[in-house]
Amino acid sequence: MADKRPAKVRRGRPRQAEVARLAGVSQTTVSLVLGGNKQGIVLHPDTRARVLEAARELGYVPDPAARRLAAARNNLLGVFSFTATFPTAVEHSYYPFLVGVEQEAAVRGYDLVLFTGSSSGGAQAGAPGALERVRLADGCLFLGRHIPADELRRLVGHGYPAVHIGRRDELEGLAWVGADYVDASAEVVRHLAGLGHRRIVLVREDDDAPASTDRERGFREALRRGGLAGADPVVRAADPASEITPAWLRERHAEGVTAFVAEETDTGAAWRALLAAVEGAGLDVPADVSLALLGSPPADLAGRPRPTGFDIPRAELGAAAVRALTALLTEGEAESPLVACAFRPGSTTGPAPAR
Amino acid sequence: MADKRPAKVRRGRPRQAEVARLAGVSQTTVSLVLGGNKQGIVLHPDTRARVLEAARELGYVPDPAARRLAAARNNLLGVFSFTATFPTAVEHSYYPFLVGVEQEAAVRGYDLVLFTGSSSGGAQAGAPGALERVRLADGCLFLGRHIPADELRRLVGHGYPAVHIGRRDELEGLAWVGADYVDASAEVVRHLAGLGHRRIVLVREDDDAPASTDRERGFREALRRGGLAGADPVVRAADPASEITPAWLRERHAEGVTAFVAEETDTGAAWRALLAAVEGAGLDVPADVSLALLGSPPADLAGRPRPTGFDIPRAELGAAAVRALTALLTEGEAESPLVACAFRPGSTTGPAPAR
DNA sequence: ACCGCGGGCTAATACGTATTAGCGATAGGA
DNA sequence: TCCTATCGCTAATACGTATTAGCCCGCGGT
Repeated sequence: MADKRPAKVRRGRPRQAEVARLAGVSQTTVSLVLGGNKQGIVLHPDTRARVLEAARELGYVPDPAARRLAAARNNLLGVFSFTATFPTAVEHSYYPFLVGVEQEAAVRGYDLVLFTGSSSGGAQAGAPGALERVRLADGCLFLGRHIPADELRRLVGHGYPAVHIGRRDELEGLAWVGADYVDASAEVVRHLAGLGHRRIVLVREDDDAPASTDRERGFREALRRGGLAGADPVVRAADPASEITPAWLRERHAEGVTAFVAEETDTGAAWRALLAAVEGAGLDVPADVSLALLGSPPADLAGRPRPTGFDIPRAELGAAAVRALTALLTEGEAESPLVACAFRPGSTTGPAPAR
Repeated sequence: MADKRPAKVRRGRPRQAEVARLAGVSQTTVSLVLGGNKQGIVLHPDTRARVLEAARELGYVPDPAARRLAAARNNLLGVFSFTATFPTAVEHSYYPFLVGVEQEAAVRGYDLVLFTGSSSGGAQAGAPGALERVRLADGCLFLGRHIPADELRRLVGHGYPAVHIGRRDELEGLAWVGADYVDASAEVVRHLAGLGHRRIVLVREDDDAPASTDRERGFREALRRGGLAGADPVVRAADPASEITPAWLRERHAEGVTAFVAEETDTGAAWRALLAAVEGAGLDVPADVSLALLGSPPADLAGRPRPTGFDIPRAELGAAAVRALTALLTEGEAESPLVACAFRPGSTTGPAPAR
């Protein structure tokens, strides 16, 4: 037979068109049978059966790319991190978010795009338009400290659905989910007050991140409500290691301060300084003084006794971010919820010593 | 002139057509400028510049689905896991792979799509065509124990570029990268031999995973080459905890066995049993007996002394997988390399005691 | 005989990008 | 002067599926 065409070896997968040919119907019908048929178009049961049989026989599987193209959405959620995306060093702070994000995305039928953002050595790292790449996804989650505010503003200004993990009030129009540091910090203070502590000091770093401000606010409010307001109970230390000394601590202790609270930061400097100072002063924890940490201890201190304080529910935060983002996608708007932190009893607090 | 109308406030991402309108050229030209222009069609530099400027201004990003459909490239690599993707329990075994994958992908200019595979509760978990979703990406990495072999065979049979992390010989045509357990295990034996141990026993679980078989092979070969072959040096224990007892251990020790080696498995059962037995027998490590572990210790034993043995270079394995996959994409074929494990001196081995 | 109606199906088109074929204009050679 | 050969660009189409608009047919009502 003169080749009117090499019979088109149909290498590759069968299309709806082939199924249609085999079943003796149109491609549209195949789409209706195999796709959802959300239009409620009526088809004869026999036709349905024939199509299903033909599809089974050919082993038809829909092409995801075509499907997504036709649906005008990708079912992809982006994850963009401003810090190095997967550095071993922050393993413990980034990964838990991802756990929650992944699980919630799976439940809702989305896949995830990890933008190899500003991660070390990334090909497009730091390029001026690097952020624009996220438009590939239907919407995107952002996390990290150092946001390129202008670029992000542009994106949300264009109506791109974006959710930031962590409070971000200053960026008008950007949705976010955050941890309720105010309430969690207050709870730690209430716990100390319940143990009889009347004078409590907060050691924080000299930095005005929202996370720090919120903790201080919760701390102060709880003091006030507990009737514990006194001389200024907050110490700002630019370099905790050199300012929070054994001498300083002994002095506070002599004044009647029986509990010290440190805020958590990436370095954990305030907490480390506090631990060192207490040890240097020869005081016993929790017999002489109680210590609390407004957050989780740094990974390298995992072996030490568990500090009293709270844990940031990172996985839950990730899940909440996905919920907010999908709400943006389907309803067009999302609220910015605060997720409660979990109180951690720990073993660094005890009853206030009798005077 | 009529077509110079101001771009209407489009919801959603800009298309090539909009870029074209803004730059005053055709969609084709935009595609030529922004796509690779592999046809070598000549364009005036000024035109090129106008298009680039317009694209930048609108924040244009190509639609991955459309790209894919038009039989081109995405610059997206998929990652599909058969185990629950991010279960907290395997945190330490899955995440390190991702670190390597992400970094290598970033270097090569690919972004990552995390398919929310068979992860617990996933919407499309277990659906017959769930695997086909990966076709959205140019190629895909697979990892996990329980592979749906039929579906995967189908994918690679149709020429889809796939690389498995972990040796996978039985699936014809599937590329993989794996750790060289044979050589790493042999090195541990050589280390022991160098310390003067003449009789060494391997405790393994009763399971025929490739990872176990490879370790045993390396172990036996090293014994043979070291002239240490003797009575059968390998113990298979279906339930190590009840079979590796202090009595058993004492008996072996009396026979002249001075070093015990355990294989690593997910549970670490063999290693745990060995530790318990040695302690129960009242023997000192490493003065009386030396112990080694063919892998990394379970996370919960991190506090204990570091076992002599080797570490599986998970990040490096992830990076190697990406290299193999990109080779598949660009050259059409890739070898399946073995990555060397890193010897870990540890502190559980010492010179063989004088008899 | 005409209309209306609903059941059962399909032709046409949209989705966004890549590729192919080809068009108009200018320049150089005979 | 005519013929070719670039150069610089565009119209048309393919990719596979989902959706929209509608076609044809038989039937009951007037």
